[in-house]
Amino acid sequence: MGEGELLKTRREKNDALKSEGIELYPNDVRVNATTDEILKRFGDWDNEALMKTEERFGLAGRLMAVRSFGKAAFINIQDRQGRIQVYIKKNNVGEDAFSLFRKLDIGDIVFAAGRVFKTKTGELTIEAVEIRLLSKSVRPLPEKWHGLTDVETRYRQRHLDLIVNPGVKELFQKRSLIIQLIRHFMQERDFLEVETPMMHPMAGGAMAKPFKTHHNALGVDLYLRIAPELYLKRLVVGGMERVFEINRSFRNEGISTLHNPEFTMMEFYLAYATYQDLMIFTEELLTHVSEKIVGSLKIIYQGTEIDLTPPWTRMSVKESIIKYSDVAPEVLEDREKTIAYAKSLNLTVDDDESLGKVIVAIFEETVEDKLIQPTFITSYPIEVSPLSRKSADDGRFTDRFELYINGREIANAFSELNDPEDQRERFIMQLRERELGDQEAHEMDEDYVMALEYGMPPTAGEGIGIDRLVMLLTDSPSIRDVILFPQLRPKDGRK
RNA sequence: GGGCCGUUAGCUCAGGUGGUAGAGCAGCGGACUUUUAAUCCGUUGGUCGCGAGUUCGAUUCUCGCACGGCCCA
Repeated sequence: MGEGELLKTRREKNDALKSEGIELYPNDVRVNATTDEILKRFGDWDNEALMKTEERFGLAGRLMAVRSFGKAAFINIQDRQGRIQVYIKKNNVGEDAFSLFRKLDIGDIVFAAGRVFKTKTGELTIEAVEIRLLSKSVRPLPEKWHGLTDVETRYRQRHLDLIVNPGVKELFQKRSLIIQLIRHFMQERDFLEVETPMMHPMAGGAMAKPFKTHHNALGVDLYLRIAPELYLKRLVVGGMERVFEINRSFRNEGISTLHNPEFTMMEFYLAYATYQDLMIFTEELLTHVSEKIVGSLKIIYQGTEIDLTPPWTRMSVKESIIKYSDVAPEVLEDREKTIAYAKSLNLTVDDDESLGKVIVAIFEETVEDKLIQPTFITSYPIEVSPLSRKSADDGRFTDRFELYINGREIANAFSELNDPEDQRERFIMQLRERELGDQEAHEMDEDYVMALEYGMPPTAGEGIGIDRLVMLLTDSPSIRDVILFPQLRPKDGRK
């Protein structure tokens, strides 16, 4: 039967129900029980004890399966917690309700009420004395056995995915729990949670391409934020010495198993601390979350064991390149030799490229994907770190780290640059890069520099990619698995 | 952006050296008052992703396009 005919059959059924005076979408039900609650409470009772209970439970949910025999049937009802079996017997519910029940479809939202008992196979079951239709479904659900596996349909129609694939809801419950744990961890350490603008007059706080939009009344172009950083640091100037935000940022880049155009990040700022302190802080935070979510510091991600037991390896960018490539250490001190080495790796680099940028390109090529166990990579070149504090011992590098786990960047942190003069010079340096064609170079933000001129305490700040963290802790291979509605191209191919 | 793979019934999948397709589940009709993918009997259902080309004839071959997946940049 084609889709059209299925829908037609259901509509005819609905007309028949309506003509019998059955309301298809009533809204007067009172639920006093949930599936899991009943299963937990009576799961280990024997039938004799259950028979003595007179308590009547009324619960509602989606009709997921029907096993019917003439004058009786077993059905499964699914609510937010799980599924429970309900026994519908003509003698118990009455002629009218039973004939209505026979017209119900899998997928309908129903109400059932009755006592609990155990079947001869030992399954805790509700013996219904009442069965009602609460909301009619006119479209057939995916098949019960194989479920819905087509990833495109799963992402485009997440409601279906959630109905038929129980693991999906569990995963998003875990995601919610992870965020709760992080939020709680921060609050316990006296951090204040804030919300800063998503629409920025200029895209700052990271090196990335922004989405552009327009405000009609103001008559100005605005950019969806690529990071909340510069606003959060204004708050630190304002005296919010411990501040964090868990929210979306947007980057106008390609989509992959690791990238969604909108993604969730926690950024936090801690005054009177350094990036060194944040390494310990990060170890504490992630081990806390892992223990609560996975129950261990050893997690398995896509078959690879990752051990989160601190302390995690600390290594500078240069040290890591020397470790994982065949380059001679002195080469990385010389711009031209480094460019030549990069070219030998088939990297495309301009002859006038800065040493710092080339070093990072070599790092990405030779090191990144080898950092399986948690590793803090430190001392990023100043050219790629326009908001980070210069290292005291070598001004070509910054007091910054990125945390890598399973070859992926999970966090980025640094001691914040709070010298307004230095910050202005960094922005000017970025403007030159922009003129040379780097679309991701940072823009000049005079307003931000002015905020720094009021004095920002020495501060360390960090951003943690929540989606990637959730992937890691839930063993999910794609970022789309941990985002309810990942970005897809519109089905009709609109450009 | 490039390469490879996929798109067949509502869902999960077969199939076809070119002669307009098949299963299971779901659906529909019937039997059945303790089932667990209930069972049994019967039965409906398809622009084979879209467009063009080759051909007497295309779901199958060729090209283009769309969407998705994986890999690469």
